[in-house]
Amino acid sequence: MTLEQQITTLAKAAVKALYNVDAEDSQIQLQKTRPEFEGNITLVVFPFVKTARKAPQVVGDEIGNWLLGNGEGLIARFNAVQGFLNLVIDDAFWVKQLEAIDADDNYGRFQSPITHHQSPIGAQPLMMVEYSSPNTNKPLHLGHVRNNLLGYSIAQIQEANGWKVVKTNIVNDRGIHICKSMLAWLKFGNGETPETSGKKGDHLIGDYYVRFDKEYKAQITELTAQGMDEETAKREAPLMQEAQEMLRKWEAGDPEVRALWEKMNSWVYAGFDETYRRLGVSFDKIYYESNTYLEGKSEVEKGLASGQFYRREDGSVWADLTRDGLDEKLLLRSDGTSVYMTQDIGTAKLRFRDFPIDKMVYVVGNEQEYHFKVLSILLDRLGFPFGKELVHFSYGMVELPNGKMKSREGTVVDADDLMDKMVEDAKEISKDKVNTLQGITEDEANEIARKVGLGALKYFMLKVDPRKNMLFNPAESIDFNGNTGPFIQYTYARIRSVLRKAGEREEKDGEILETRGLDPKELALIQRLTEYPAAVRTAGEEFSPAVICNYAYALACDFNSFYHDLSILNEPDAHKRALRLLLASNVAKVLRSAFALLGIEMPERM
RNA sequence: GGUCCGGUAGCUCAGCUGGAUAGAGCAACAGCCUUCUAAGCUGUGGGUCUCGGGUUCGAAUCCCGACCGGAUCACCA
Repeated sequence: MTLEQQITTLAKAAVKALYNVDAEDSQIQLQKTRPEFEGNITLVVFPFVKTARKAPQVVGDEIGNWLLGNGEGLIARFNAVQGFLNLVIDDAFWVKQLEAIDADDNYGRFQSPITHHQSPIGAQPLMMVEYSSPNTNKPLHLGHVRNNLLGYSIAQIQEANGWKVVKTNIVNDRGIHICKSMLAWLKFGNGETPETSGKKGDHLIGDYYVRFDKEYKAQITELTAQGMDEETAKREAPLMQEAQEMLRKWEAGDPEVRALWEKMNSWVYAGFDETYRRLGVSFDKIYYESNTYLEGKSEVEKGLASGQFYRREDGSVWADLTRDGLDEKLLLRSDGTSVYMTQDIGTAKLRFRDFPIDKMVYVVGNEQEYHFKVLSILLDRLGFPFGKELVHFSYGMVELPNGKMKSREGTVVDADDLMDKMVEDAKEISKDKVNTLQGITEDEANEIARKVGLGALKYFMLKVDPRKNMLFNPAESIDFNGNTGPFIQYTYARIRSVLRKAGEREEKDGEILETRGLDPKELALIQRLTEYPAAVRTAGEEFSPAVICNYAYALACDFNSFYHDLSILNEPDAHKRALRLLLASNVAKVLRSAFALLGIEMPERM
């Protein structure tokens, strides 16, 4: 039972005994005691002031005294200040908490989600998390990085919350945008390959996507100069015509187009795999739109047959969503080709055929909120039970100082370049630390720089509220000081160093712990450790890695303050030394666990 | 125009299910390394929580209305 639960029970008994009030849980308002007052936990007494017909100060004192007399030693002292009852919890309680944390190898992990009704009793419910979902026409950029980091972290967090999680990726490997790259490569590529150019496959393809856009724009300019209006020019430009023709050929299974498509996609996948590996993200099941779009088409046909959708005179198929307060939505183009929505319907169907999914989560940017609103309705209308329940985990955009990134205009921060830069910076900074890193090999140094550089990047992106847009300024390097990944990694490395030294000195496990006269810094640390499971729950409910970041930062701050003020190994009192060692070791354990939820690795030294 | 999201220190962000004097980091300034890793610790300065109403013992937080910024409403994805 947590401290909050115990105090809640006691507080209810107190107001019942004192004022004959049957308090609701919601009336027992507990908060952490502010540092300027003595105490660990604070009961807000305002909710009882009215019924007690006494001044807040009096009510505070009365409840405080009752708790002191009936708390079975849990409460050591109290002070009441203007309606706030600050409770000092007995040291022995905290030491017991620490021992319990130490004994729990899965501290902060839960057996099952808080509430779940669909699954049979006892079965672990399954959550599928879709993230990444790249197009195979360009390399990954900073926006994808945010998506990948969020998706991976959300999966870890939900797993810790008791879900069985299947991480999935839908690769957008077909469509007009792919044809654009292919066409540009055919026309201007001179047979260039990753091998001949030395370029990573995804970057090579991306270059041709940009090339297409450049040539296409030139054609538009030319046509409008000849007097054509811009709309028509965009439609009639030869390159666009050819790209559309290529898409039709692709859908018709034209062997040449398919062969080219497979070759170019394989280059891209090799590139993506490398980027994913470096980012540290992975998938349990990958879907390809080239395999799911036909399924989507057939679902749309079924919907057409059952009267859910309708066909216009030009042959295009639409859904009328006006009764849901939305617009009409295109599902199949007049030439019969499918659109994004069609594919998503097919993908959803296959996924639910493949897995007993209880909850489907799409990690996709907030610019697609409308799309998922529509998808949810369409799936529901087509008779899929999961339609209504789907979760669009909608995150904010990454913006540059001068606005949004635009891949076609080349104003993107490339994922590979950014990772290179971060690791380089980490390496550079670590050069000043030769004294602490002496004696390590070049490989070890590189490995530390990799972990720290990536840690800085990941923490930077995960610490902000996922729903909000965030700013990235390429001109300013990502910090390694302050509220950053490296700060927390450093805290961990410090602890590991102390623990290594303790091992060398044969500090014994099982030494009796000091249980009285805890230093405020020790106590604050233990209390912070006890808050970890709640942070994991909140992060899960809110789909927010930022909650974990904030928690880990607070824990690291508490530890550094403790570390600065109190000596661990040089403490002469063996009982105190044992307590501090145990404390340090569990701080390291929780920091490591928290960072694992973020997908950030810990260096043993740095 | 409809819908959705945001507006907190010079900058980047916490806090938002109502609670005590609104917090961090960066940047600036001043201290702390013969002692467990100074990527650290301590301190100083910095605020009309966009504005105006309302709800109440109490509002950055909830409600209403403005203003500003962003997204979206495609035979794009």
